[in-house]
Amino acid sequence: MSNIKVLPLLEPESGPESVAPCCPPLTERPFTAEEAERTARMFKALGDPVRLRLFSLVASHEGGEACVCDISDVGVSQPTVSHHLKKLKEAGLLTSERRGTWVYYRVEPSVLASMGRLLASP
Amino acid sequence: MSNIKVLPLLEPESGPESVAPCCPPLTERPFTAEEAERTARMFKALGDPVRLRLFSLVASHEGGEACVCDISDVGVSQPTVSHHLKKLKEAGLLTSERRGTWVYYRVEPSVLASMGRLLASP
DNA sequence: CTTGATGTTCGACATACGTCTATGTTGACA
DNA sequence: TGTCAACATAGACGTATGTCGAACATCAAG
Repeated sequence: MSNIKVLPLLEPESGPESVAPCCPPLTERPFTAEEAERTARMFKALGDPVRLRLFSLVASHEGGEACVCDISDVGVSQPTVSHHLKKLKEAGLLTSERRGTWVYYRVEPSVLASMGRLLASP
Repeated sequence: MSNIKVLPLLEPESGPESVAPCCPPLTERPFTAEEAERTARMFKALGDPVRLRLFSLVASHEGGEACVCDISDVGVSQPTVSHHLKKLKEAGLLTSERRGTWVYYRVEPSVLASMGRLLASP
């Protein structure tokens, strides 16, 4: 269960330049039902204030990754933090790795670029 | 009730170049609780497949606006469409205007740019 | 004014979601 | 092996959300 396959925004290992994003910009043409289904999952994952703080915290952290022990001031209990991090993982926005006692989360690098493309203005 | 004040992404009428977006890029620093609260509202609004299709449909439509009569193929009933369009309005993503018999929706122009900035890569 | 078309609002309902406390699981270290 | 710390999972609970059909509001045209 270490590979997230929920949201294949990019073809995995397709090379750094042959980016194949999930969907065209929102303004290019009406989304199909399937495109909307996949893309909405990302937006939904970021649609909760706590998750958005967690994501921002990980994304802005030194080295692009953060340990759960670093984040205890988001206003919710530790199990709730864990629950939200899991949601972000399921949406394909974060990955996690255990190193010794601690678990480190980092942002899936392709995601930010892909989401940015969705909102890109022509 | 014609002015949406829910999500002041930009200072209203602050001029075309003095853009004052709500929040820094997600990767710049951890979001505060208030920033997360405001920004999550946008993502949440786009976090539903039907709403995402509606938004994409309006955003990509001829002239940047679309009549409700044009959108009947999203798989839900017409009252549900109306309900979702209202949600998008409340999130500050769309505006509506009645012209005669029909109601036209258009995307709030500053929103796409602001959201793009949130996800911009350095 | 009446009729028909276009949207919106209103209840009602099932489901999903966010949160908590309590309990597991995993690894480090005596 | 036993114990502690870090994190995850399970179950429960209240609230929010998406959906529908029915009723309402608004406008154009007879």
